[in-house]
Amino acid sequence: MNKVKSQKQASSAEALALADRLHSAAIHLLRRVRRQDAALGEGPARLSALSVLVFGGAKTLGGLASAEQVKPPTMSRIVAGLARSRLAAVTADPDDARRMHIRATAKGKKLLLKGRRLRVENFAAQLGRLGQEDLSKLEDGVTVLRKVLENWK
Amino acid sequence: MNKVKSQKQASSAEALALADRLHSAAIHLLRRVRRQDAALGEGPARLSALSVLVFGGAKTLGGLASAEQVKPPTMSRIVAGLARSRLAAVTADPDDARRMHIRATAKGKKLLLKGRRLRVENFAAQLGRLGQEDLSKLEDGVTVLRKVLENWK
DNA sequence: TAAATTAGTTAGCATAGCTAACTATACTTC
DNA sequence: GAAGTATAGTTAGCTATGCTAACTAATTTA
Repeated sequence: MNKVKSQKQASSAEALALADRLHSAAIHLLRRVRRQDAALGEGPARLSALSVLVFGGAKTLGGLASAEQVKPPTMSRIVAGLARSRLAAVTADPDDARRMHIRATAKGKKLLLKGRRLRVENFAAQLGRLGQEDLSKLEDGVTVLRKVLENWK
Repeated sequence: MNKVKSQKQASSAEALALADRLHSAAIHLLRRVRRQDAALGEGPARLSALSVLVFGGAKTLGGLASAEQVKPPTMSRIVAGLARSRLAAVTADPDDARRMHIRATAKGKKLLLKGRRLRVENFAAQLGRLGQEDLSKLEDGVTVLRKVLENWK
């Protein structure tokens, strides 16, 4: 093995193993969190979309679909569900009748904050058991991950 | 603010924000990865279960359900799908006729390795664009996350 | 104004999660 | 050893979420 030459190659093998572990961890994390979220009466896709609306402001359906990386028909149904539960409100765009404005309602904001509260009592409580050092490592790791996701074309 | 007294309290607030960001990152990561996995012709739940069988050896249905944190009926259907595609083989337990032994077939192992190969060409390629420093941060973060998931009662 | 593009919906399919209720086997207790 | 209990999985039926193909309606472009 050529240690010098493998400088770049090593990252690739490293990246493969890391991708595996990260993928698996993400799957299992979401399965855990889903249980708490179930208490809110809405599924993960709706809560995620609602979160975009609450923290990112009003969006069109297409904008929301692209922010959430799903296809328009999928987002169409998610929005319909949010609207039915009065968590989001849909209004027409005055300039372009094809477009819709989707925004979180007060009820939607409230529900999302309740979800955060529930989550802190569960998932975040697990994190709270970590030492400062581990917490920092996790912080740094998430920051890197978010950067990767942003730059992913 | 009392810096000393807030040692524990600070982690809680920090943990809430971190939990949010981690949750969101996990959702979006899985949506990205799902696209590559779609090329394999099997969904994420099946691939995840198959991965447990390949890397963890044969399991009973209940063991697999508990490893994957889903209920038995859900795993029952996942295993049925894997068996139908000949990715897993199911045999009876000679000592207890209620139990089943589920193991990955050669085809299943091959598919999983193909999945890894596809993944490295996509997700891991994104990671490969990171510098060594970011890569290490991500490594450390994932290690901490896995520890959290393991200790989650 | 006709054609092309864009925004969103509808229909229909598959996967994946759940609970409730069931079958079949194994274990316990009298 | 028969009766009752516990355990392993399945079946049925619901909801949610993902997709593609094909559609309607509105806007833009040629």
